[in-house]
Amino acid sequence: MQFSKSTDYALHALIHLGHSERCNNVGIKELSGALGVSESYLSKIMSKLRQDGIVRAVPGVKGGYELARPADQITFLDVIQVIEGRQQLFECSNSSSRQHLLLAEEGAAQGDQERPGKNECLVEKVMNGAEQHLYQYLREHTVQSILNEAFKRCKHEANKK
Amino acid sequence: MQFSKSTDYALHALIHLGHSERCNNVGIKELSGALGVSESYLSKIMSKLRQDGIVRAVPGVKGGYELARPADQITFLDVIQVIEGRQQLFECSNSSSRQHLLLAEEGAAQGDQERPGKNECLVEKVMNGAEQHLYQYLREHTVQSILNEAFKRCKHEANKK
DNA sequence: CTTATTATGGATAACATAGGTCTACAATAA
DNA sequence: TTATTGTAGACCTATGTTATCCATAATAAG
Ligand code: SF4
Ligand code: SF4
Repeated sequence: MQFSKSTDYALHALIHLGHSERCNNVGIKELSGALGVSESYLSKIMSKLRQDGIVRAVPGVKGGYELARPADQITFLDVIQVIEGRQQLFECSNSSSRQHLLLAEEGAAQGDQERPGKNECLVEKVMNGAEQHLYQYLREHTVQSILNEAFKRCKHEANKK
Repeated sequence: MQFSKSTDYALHALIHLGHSERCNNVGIKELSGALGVSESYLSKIMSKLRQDGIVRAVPGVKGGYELARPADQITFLDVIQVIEGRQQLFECSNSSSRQHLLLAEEGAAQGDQERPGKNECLVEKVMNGAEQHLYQYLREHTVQSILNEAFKRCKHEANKK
């Protein structure tokens, strides 16, 4: 249960992009150099981000990448879901077992759907709840919020001198 | 980013154990049958749970497994950490990159530890925060709480008849 | 004490995924 | 037109997951 390195790379790349929005396009070479990752691998990750509308890419001389929308509208959750996929944290793998009957069907199957959707499995309910908590937190943090904090630190440092 | 099937099995096994605490020991055969998982594989998972003090095991005739502590003291987090390990959700993999300098060291390295521990990286800060949120939720749900809810459902069903 | 029963730990293997490289190709700004 | 830059796919390797089998150790019942 860990985020993959790709997610790490993607986040850092986006922060770099957000940080240098003045000059419009950032090439893969600059990104690769800044992050210390090979161009070939990083370009794969950037392609994924492009396909999901997080960044725009323009080929050709002086081409490169830029954020497709304002940095405060790119959440950590967005990035993670692009790279890690959108499967849920917990997916039941033995719903045909005897166990299942005790936990999920008890009050639902016989009462011919009095309250539809209420027959959720108890284990899944907990796990989906956990997932939603995690996601909510990740939705509240954006690329911009990282940039802001970095700027604050920098300013604070300058004042001290 | 998904929990493994082993975690799924472990949770279900513990719920089964909690559910049949009357008769002291539950053998691997009964568990395996109830969950629909092979004995050999499930026993590996049970061993792990034993090594971490979640269950007790006794070999020999009429042996088997039982919970090592009350079901309300076995949290989802406990189980998940035993099976999935205790690495953190996010582990930085390129702290020697140029990026790193912008985000983590800015105000910390030069001020010879005025506030120790405050020089945390901004990306990690968000991710560790997310992890803590997730863990807090998982700490609040125990094997017992599942059992309770299952019982409540059952009773509610009986009343309806 | 003997024995049938039960859990344990190691070896092994199929399979999937992550992490990474390379190359031919497409797009485009100069 | 062309040099530059991103795209897409094939390909490879290492690692982790899921799973099985077997020899061994422990123990409760007889
Ligand atoms: S109780 Fe829930 S998690 Fe368990 S087998 Fe049924 S659906 Fe799956
Ligand atoms: S900024 Fe944080 S996540 Fe990024 S390289 Fe430095 S320590 Fe790692």
